Amino acid sequence: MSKAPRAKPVPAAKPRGEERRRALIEAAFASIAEEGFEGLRTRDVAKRAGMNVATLHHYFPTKEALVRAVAIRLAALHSLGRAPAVGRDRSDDLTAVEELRIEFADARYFRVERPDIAAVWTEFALRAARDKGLQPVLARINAAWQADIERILDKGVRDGTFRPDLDPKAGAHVVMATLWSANSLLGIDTPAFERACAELEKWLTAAP
Amino acid sequence: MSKAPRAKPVPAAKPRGEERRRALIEAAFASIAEEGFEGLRTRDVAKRAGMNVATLHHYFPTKEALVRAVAIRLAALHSLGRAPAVGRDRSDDLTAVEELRIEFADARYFRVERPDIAAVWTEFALRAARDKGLQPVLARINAAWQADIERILDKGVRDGTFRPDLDPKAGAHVVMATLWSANSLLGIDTPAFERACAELEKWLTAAP
Amino acid sequence: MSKAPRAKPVPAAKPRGEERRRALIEAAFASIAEEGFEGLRTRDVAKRAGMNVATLHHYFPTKEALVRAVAIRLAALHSLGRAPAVGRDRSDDLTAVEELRIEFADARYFRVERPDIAAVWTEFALRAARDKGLQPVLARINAAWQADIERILDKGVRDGTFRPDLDPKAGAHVVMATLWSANSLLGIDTPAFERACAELEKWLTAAP
Amino acid sequence: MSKAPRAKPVPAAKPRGEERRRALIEAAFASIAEEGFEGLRTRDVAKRAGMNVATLHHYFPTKEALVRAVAIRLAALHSLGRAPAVGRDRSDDLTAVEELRIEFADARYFRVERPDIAAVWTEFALRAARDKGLQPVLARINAAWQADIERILDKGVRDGTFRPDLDPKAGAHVVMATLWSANSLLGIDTPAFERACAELEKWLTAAP
DNA sequence: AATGAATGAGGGTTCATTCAT
DNA sequence: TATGAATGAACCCTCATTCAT
Repeated sequence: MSKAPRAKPVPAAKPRGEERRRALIEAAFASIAEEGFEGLRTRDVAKRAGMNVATLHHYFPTKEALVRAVAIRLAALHSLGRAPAVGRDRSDDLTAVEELRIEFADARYFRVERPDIAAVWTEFALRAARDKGLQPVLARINAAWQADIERILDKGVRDGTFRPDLDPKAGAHVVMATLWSANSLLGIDTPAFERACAELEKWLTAAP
Repeated sequence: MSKAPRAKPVPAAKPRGEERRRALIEAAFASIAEEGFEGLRTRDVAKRAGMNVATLHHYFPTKEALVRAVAIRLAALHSLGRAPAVGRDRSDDLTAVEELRIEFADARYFRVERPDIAAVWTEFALRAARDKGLQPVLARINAAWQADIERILDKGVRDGTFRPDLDPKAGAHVVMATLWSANSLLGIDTPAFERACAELEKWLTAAP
Repeated sequence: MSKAPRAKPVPAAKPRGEERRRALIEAAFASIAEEGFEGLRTRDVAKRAGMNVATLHHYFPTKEALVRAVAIRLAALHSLGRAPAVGRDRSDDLTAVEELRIEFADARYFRVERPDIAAVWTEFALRAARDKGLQPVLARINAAWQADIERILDKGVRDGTFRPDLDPKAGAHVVMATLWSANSLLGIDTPAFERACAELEKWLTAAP
Repeated sequence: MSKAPRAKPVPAAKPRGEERRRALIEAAFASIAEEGFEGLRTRDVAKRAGMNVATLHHYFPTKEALVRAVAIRLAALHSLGRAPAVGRDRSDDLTAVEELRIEFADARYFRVERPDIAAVWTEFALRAARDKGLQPVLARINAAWQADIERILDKGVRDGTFRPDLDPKAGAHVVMATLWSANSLLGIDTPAFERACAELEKWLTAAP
């Protein structure tokens, strides 16, 4: 407005504190990805985020609280990763097979580009078994994913692309399990994963 | 009986020390199953095995060594669990579908009877990502399992039970992934797991 | 009223800052009464006074300074508590026994109505043993109190109310000790305290 | 038994561990006496006792537990201090006045020789107001003391040494309060304390 | 072979105080 | 004047590991 330049920029949508909060969550996320929960140290996280441990506790009263925040972030990252084409309604103008392949691509993306997300996800999945407070967040991720795949299978059955005797719910489990296996717990390598996806598609589309 | 009193009984096949080693491994196994690696404490393990922490270190110089021993034990338990009918050659007199169903039954067995094995397995699978020394053991378990399933699928294709266009290697991955999903990381419940197995069988047996 | 708007109202006798200082002292006083010095936290005091910790440090550069101010306040409260009949000269128109009973009543008042003052007093008395800077304030309280009681005893001796062989200085110590015991460190209960006062009066007034 | 001299002495009544426990309690006691509860640091206590903090926790699971042990020790020290003539029954062959003077001497002893005990006692008395678990120990000390003094006064009344109208219970309170005042909270000095004791004796023995 | 005792190296959390705004 | 943010310095407690016996 005035011609005298303002030293301070227009106050950003993200105030300073929010930025550091985010930095801490990101640092904790990376730490969990690299060292697992076993190796998660508040001091390390703080240093990674460029601040003092006490500052960490200024933003998160307890380590537990930080972990919870990371869980939320994980859920967000997962949604983002599975919907890279923002602004487009995925289900409308695509065939079931196309959508299925997008799922494959998403899994590939996580595997190749963001193995950290997969690692953190697995850590949380394992921890949720003992930390009941974490279960809702994890369950929500799984439920959303499963619903999406189920919808795809259902659509494929309706329009004749997939085998008519397909049970969408059971089939979704098999598909999810296979995609999840990309997260390397079973030590699967990339070409093997690709072949598994192809095989899966073959089974789904084949007429009985 | 004899008048010369023998302080020690006839040395058993298992000497005393071996017994205590085993007790420690078992205790550590149970501890990991219940609390995860995060909650694994040498003192707890020792107490569980009915001895002092120092004694634990007498048998295992380091916590790491104990964990390695548990990994070996895990592999043994897994083989045992998947071959409950000892003394019989599984592959000889059974059809491919029958063998496949045995695999399903094995997974069911782990899920229902020995959830601890599944839990420990998952813990190790996750840890192997960071502990390279653990990878060979885990890889061996997976390789053995995969080979078995691959053989079953291959047999089914040869004798016409399974679809002729089945890729045994890729198919084995899908089957393994589905069975592994029983280990609850995806939060699958028992009926859903059963339906997934049935669906899998349907896909494998159907003619293209 | 005037067209030149005054942002600030007419400066009150107590300026704003003095008010907040007082609020902080009051809050610290209450905090010490409830939690003792062990539980005294600057953050709690500030919150209690309705402001930020940093603001506390604006008024009191250090926690120690705040504590000193509370000591001053304690001395003032003690004087007030022992002279509820303001504007009257206590010693003029009262007999020694009447004055003694007022002392008893004062002790009773502190015990029943203001146990917080007694608690804080005790805390400071204890702390003064280690904090030399506190000793003058505490000593002044005691000296004033002792002088008053001594005067009373002396008057009683002179006018024949109290026993003629009474040593006012030594007697004052006994009286003070008994009254101080109301501050519950010895776990004395109210009826016991009353009986002790009565006994004391009996001893003082009896002829040898 | 054998003529070959034993390197190790006869195992002492106090095993090694008990010795260190005691050392820790003693160190904590001294620390409280010097710095108060406010300044009580586990590291300092451990260093004072010549060991590591972790060793302290080997003997006392928590700081609280150590404090409790110090309370027990305080009670023992108090009994000991008040009964220096071991092996003699104090009440039998002494007159009431003689016994009263022993009480005075005890108070003098604590004041002069063991001011630390008085300091710690006061610290605990103050802390007991907030730590209910401490109250029984403190109450027991007080009750035992009070009972003893009450007995002395009662005996004096019976044998005519003390004034016949003396109320032993109320009188005991006054005596205890006076003796307790030796613990310097009121800033009394030694000669003043002596005079107060003498005065007290005068009041007790005088005929009404 | 077995253990009670001992410890160094942290680990999470707290707190009085400072600083930029 | 007032405060949110930031931090160094502890503090209590834990744990794998070592050692003397």
